[in-house]
Amino acid sequence: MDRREVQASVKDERLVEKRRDQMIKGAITLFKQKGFHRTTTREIARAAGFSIGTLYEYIRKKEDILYLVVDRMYDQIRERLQEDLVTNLGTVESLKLSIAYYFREMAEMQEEVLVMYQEAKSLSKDALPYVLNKEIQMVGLFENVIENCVRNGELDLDEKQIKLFAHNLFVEGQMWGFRRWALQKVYTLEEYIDLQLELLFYGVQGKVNQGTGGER
Amino acid sequence: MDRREVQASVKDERLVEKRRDQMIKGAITLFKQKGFHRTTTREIARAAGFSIGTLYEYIRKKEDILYLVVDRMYDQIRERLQEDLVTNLGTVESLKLSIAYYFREMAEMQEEVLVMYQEAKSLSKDALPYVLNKEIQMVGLFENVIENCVRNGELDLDEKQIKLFAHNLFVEGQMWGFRRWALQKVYTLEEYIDLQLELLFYGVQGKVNQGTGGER
Amino acid sequence: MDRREVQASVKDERLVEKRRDQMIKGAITLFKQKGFHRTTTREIARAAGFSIGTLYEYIRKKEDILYLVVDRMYDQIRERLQEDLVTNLGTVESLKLSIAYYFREMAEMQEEVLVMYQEAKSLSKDALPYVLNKEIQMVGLFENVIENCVRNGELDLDEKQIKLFAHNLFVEGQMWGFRRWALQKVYTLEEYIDLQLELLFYGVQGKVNQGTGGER
Amino acid sequence: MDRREVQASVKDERLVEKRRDQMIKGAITLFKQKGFHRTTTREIARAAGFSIGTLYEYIRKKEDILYLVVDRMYDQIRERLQEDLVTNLGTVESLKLSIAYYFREMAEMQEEVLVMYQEAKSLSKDALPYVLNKEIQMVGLFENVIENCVRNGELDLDEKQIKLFAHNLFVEGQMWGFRRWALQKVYTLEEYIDLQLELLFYGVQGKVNQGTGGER
DNA sequence: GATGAATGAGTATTCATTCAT
DNA sequence: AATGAATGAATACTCATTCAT
Repeated sequence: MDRREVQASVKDERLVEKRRDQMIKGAITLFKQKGFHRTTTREIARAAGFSIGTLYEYIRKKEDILYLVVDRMYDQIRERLQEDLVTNLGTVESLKLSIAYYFREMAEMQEEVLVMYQEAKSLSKDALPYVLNKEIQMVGLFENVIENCVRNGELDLDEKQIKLFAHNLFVEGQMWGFRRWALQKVYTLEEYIDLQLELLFYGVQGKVNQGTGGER
Repeated sequence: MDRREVQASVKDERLVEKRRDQMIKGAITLFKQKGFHRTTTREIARAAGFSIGTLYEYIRKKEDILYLVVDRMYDQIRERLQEDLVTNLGTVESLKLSIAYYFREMAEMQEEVLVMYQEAKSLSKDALPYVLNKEIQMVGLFENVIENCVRNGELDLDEKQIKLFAHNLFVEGQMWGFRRWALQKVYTLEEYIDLQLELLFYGVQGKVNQGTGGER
Repeated sequence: MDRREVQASVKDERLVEKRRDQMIKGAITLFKQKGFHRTTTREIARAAGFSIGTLYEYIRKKEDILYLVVDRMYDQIRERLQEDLVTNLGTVESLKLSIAYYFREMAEMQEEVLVMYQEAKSLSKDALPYVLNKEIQMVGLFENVIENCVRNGELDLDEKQIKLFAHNLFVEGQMWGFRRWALQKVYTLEEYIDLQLELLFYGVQGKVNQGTGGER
Repeated sequence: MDRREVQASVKDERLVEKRRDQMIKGAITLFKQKGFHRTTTREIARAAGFSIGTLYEYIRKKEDILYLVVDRMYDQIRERLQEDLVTNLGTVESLKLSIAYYFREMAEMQEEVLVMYQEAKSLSKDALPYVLNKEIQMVGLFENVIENCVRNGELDLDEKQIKLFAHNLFVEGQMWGFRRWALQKVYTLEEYIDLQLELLFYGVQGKVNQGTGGER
């Protein structure tokens, strides 16, 4: 249930991997520029470096390409995220570092994120669950780390607060990309990260309280 | 720079307004179901209650319809928002009420929000700025209210923090819709609002401080 | 159950009739030359005198054209046949005249007959029954006339013999067309008709007996 | 003029024979199911048990397969027919037995017959004569037997009558297959054979005379 | 102003055929 | 001799847009 198979006519597994790599790379470039619907299969084939006939040796329908692309993006993001999160110590300090790391990763992949936000809807009812499942898994990675902090007494949050916190920080990572037209005019990435961390951990009043806790 | 003209062949302003109303209503229903690209102009005409020929008396290109739809959505949201925000007193309590109100409004318009997220990309380079400008204006409404709170000494935030806070709450309002596949399985809307308000105002650590304020 | 509807987007019934007429005429010419599969929809549109887009305003799928063509052919044949058979008096003499008439008609439509024989298989499982039903009705016309002869004491045949006789003469009429590569080299049409009538009515031995009835 | 060569790249005659055997068997199965046009060369290769590359080592074009198939069918039919007809004694009784035998053979091969009727048109102008020639030869086998009967004084027919009689009985044998949708609902095969023999030999009036021979 | 028939560029997909390995 | 990956011409079908009535 974790990965939906996209059928290929070609048998050689290694070749399939290679050709799909070319295909996905070409497709991402194009999807970034013009979106899924405005990109033709021929353009994708050309961008991948082979003919339209060859393209269809490795997929069944155009939508398969979108699925492959989105699938690949998630895998990339998760891979990088996991790599980082395993070293997490379950302290607030370490959590902040991970969040900052994640924010920077997402900033690098902002174009891909945009594609996902805008084109995921075009996936069939069939493929969508697989994709959403991947996103849930990734949020889950953060949930685990936060839970550790709670277990270590560094944070005091119940199950539902943990989940929402994870969702929030997750979306804020993507937000840098999908609202760049607003954010990137005002903040540098590091500014953005600092400010978001502050808001995530202290909110707008917590922060006030922290400094002037006695005044109320 | 506030509104891009969509040219109509028909002169009677009142009629243009009426026909576009029908058109937009039909289009929204269809876009919700199948997205912009999968909806045909004929379908829109039929849903609007007139012929394809008539449709083209009131627009120039299919994209115009998308622009009109998105434009209308923003106007609706802003209208409701403004209506509420004018009564805002510039206190934290009143700000929280406004945010909760906004969250509920966005929950009601979640399908529209989804359409905007997924189809805005399809707007031409020409139309996009107008639309983004509207969103910036709406965020601005919240910025003003927050500024009032700061001016009243209820919050202690600088310009950049205000802006980011406004963006965050704005996105969190939309998030209930565009991440419903995850959130709406776990939270009721009111739960979601309560938890988000907590996180927005106290963060995850500010909250700790609040409860155990004495320990420091 | 007598006629399968082929959906048209155009509403004007008279126009639909007219355009389909053009379409069928063009299609028959092409099908005669190259068969259904080798004929493209564009060729049919061009032969009909309009664009590919217009073609599809009057049908849904390419197969619809084949159905329309075959349907039309049967209607034409039946029309001519019925016109003649109503005047039939129920005598052997009159039956022979009708058969000869039918043979001549089929000779005139031999290309159409060929198309039917070769392309009917290409009709979907959905459309085929309608077409076969038409052929059965046409055979039925002859069955009735033969029955009249039997009732008048001019022929002595039971139900099953009548049916088979009808089928035989029916196929022999088509045979002049679908075996022309053999028959039309040896016989003139009138020769063919005379000889077939002889064989149909007297067989190869009946004829012998007739002349020399006493010898056995 | 009796057999058209289909070029093979492979030299080993025995191998060519073997591979073509596999190919034809596979193709016949497929053509029966979906016709020539709807069957792909890949499917034929797979059904034959080898790769598409190998397939093209033994033919030049897809049409070659059709030719090979039809050629094979005719050979099969003729083989069985010849086997029987050589024993024919030149009497009416023996002729009837042969016809009945032929009818039964054709009933067994009805699917093949159907394929021939429907797909022969797809043969190029180049290959068609060879195929038609085979059919003429087969009709010729019957003509000979009938001629024997005439020579023996068992039948009184001139050249043209013999030829047409042969064609008729030949088509009636195929008819059981190509009109099965009508015939096989009404008659058993044996019934069909009996009735057709009656009609072939006595016609519809000759039969009358036979039964009431004394009345003249 | 309204209609809807006509248009044809555009697009996904298939499949016979080739050819390097 | 056998394989199967690569090719791209071909084709059914769609749909935004126009324009005569």
